[in-house]
Amino acid sequence: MSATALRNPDLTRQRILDVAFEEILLKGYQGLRVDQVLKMTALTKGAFYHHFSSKQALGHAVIDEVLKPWILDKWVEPLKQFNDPVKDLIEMLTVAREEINMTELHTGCPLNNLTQEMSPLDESFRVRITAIWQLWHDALTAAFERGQANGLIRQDVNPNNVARFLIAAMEGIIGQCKCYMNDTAFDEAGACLKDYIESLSA
Amino acid sequence: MSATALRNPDLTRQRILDVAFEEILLKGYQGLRVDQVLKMTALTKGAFYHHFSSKQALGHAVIDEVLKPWILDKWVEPLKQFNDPVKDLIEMLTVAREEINMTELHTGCPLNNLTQEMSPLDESFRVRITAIWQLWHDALTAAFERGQANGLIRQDVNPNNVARFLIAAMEGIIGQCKCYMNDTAFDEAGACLKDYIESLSA
DNA sequence: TAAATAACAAACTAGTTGGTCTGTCAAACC
DNA sequence: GGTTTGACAGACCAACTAGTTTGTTATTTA
Repeated sequence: MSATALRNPDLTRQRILDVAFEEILLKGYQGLRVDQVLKMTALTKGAFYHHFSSKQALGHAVIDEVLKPWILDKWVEPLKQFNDPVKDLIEMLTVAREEINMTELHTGCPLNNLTQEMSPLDESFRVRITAIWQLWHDALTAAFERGQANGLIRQDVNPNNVARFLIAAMEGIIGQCKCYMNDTAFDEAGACLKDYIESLSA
Repeated sequence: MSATALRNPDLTRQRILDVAFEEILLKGYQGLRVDQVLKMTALTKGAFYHHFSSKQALGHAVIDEVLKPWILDKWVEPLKQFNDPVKDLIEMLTVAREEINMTELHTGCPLNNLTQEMSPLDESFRVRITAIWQLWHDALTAAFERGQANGLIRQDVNPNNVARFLIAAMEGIIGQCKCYMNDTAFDEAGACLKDYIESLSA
């Protein structure tokens, strides 16, 4: 089975997932239209409902197979290599800030977008989303615990609380930038975030 | 014209606005259904389109006449009385935390909800929303400037940056709580927020 | 008090939306 | 090489949705 075969079900499914992810990122799950996905993939209803039983099933698959791996790969797994949380975290945020462009700033964080929209509306979405946040939180908590063990982080800080606060603050900053169409808000708040992180050093 | 008159156009309009605000808070603007508003107000299409030219016009009116006054009254105006930003801010957050219940924690901040959903989708929404954030930001900045003037706030802090960071952090914390269905996340992150605010004291 | 107008009621419409159904063709299987 | 099955194509449908239109009644105004 070559990649150029007339029929490549795995690729077809992935194309639907990728387009749906982009559409959800921009318009939200409620704003996502099955017809629009078909238009953008040049597929038909037959193809779509062969791969997904419903729009909700597509939403679940986007979370499990696109959003979750993206968050884990970009934000969670790197934390597990952290030994100097303050230095490594600031480095991580610096790199992320350089990579970010205006479009991404305007669309926001896909995980947070979906959280704000769907948590109160659909329990099946909420549980999937919460599990991702928890993985992120646990990895960040562990990083600070290692930092305390090796004496680089103040002993009086609570790793669990700090992890909650930092994730909330980062998402809050990104969220604010969605309406301010320039990135000054990002850098202004970012400067304080950096100060706070540095204040955690032993 | 008594309040019990058969026809009270001002009250009718306000009832539509209030119900629409609650619906948007729960389901978002895209999830808001005109028919649902009519059902909840026991009104008809004729009444609705007499008072509002479109669903979008309703959205604008909800922002201008319900959301904006609510934010200004509860979060912006009080800042103008602040003389000791650290003490007053912590007091303000303590009161807000006591007033908040599980339902509000689950629905999140109406201003932030609308920001995340509508900023990338409708410029007419974005400009209205951004203006509200800016009023909040300006009032908080001014409070810290007064704090520096009277010597209660460290001279090396940037009031503008701190205001951006604090609003982002507060909204981020509330946003996180939307998927975690308990309020421990709120208190855990809140403890760090309190520490940060106190670190601004001269 | 009569005319004008504001404040509705309610049936109707046109376009949209998620989902179904039947059929077709390619690819794996025996 | 014929058969089965998976991977689609595309017409169709019922429910929904914002918005329109026409009519009616209460309220204001001349």
